[in-house]
Amino acid sequence: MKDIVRSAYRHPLLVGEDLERLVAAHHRCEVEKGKVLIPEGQVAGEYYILQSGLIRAFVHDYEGSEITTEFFVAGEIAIVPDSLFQRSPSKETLVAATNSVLWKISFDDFQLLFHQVPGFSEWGRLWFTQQLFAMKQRSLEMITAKATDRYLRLVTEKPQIIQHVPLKQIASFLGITDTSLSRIRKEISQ
Amino acid sequence: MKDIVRSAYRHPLLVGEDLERLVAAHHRCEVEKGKVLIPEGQVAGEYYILQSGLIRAFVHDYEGSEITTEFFVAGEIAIVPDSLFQRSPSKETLVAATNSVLWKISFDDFQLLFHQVPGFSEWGRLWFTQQLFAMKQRSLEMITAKATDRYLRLVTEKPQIIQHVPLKQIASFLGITDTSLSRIRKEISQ
DNA sequence: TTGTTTTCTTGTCATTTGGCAAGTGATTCA
DNA sequence: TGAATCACTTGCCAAATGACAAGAAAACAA
Repeated sequence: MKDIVRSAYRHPLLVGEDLERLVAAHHRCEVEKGKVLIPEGQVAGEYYILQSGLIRAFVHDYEGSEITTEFFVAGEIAIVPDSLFQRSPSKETLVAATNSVLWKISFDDFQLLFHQVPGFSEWGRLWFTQQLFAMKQRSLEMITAKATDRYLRLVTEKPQIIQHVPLKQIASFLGITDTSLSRIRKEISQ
Repeated sequence: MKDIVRSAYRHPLLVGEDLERLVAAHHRCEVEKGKVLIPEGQVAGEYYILQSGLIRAFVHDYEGSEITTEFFVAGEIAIVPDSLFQRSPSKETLVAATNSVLWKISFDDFQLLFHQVPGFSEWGRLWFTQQLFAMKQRSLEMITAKATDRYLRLVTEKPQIIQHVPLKQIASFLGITDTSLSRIRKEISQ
């Protein structure tokens, strides 16, 4: 039943007893579409492993309009790392884009386990490595790829998004206007 | 003398004996402009703390042309995290953009200390957090800011770069052509 | 169901940036 | 020193995208 949690912590050095201690620290919660998990300006006190549904992160630009910074899908960890680990007010808002089922762990529990469970810090290092790599790829793609290609890649990698999220939010994630995205879609469908 | 190394590991949980063990694992090396520290396709076996000079990271796009992905300046850690920590061939090349003085630590030494030195994993988590945040900022900037503003921010944050690096390399880092950057510079100077 | 709001599409025109090519200096190196 | 290469600038035109506005379609609420 907590398999989704277990598989989120998959790592060679993290097995048996140790892994189960981690898993046990997570608590199930269901949220409805629109529910704000972590609001802007607040210090994040937990992170979430997403079992089902879709979580969106966004910031506000200098004009006050929303820019989507991330979409979290099932199996991923919905988190605001800099707020959580630097204990600083979050610049991002985490909100449920659809009804979702999550497994929550508090920062305090995490912190305890990070020091006590062998292999956990190793797992964390790998998780960060992968996140950093993914984010570098994203920066690179914004530079090298056309908007059309960025959209197509999103569609193939996270098709769930297209079904459930308004075009405007997808567009801001891709770095274009909703008008442009609408035209791109038209172009593609021909 | 190794102050630059010490200050790179500044963290509340990393002091005294423990810190000195880390510092002792670093070895000084001098490199000339053009020296490749980590070539594409090879598994990174170390990382570097930069005392003076300038290190550039780049990848090749689908057409084979260089895209600068990062500039490392004095005090920063020149590293290819995914190659180092996943033991995978590097997609990036690390090259000295000017003559530089570095403090090198091997992956094996790092790995040993990561497990033995209390507080080191905590430091690492914070370092990753900051890196990830910076990279998110960069993605966001590529979306929201005009090329002119991206250039101006680079100039104020890392002015060393402009003096020492050819325009083409700066342009690819900013996601524009050298032609455009040349025009932007002209525009600014008026 | 009706009315209201949100979402999406489309048209027109402006702005940003790219592609290509020519030309000028500067640097390198044999 | 001369020839080659590299770095930068500039002009011209094309392509991609944005801004604004109107209207159609869909979702939502009373």
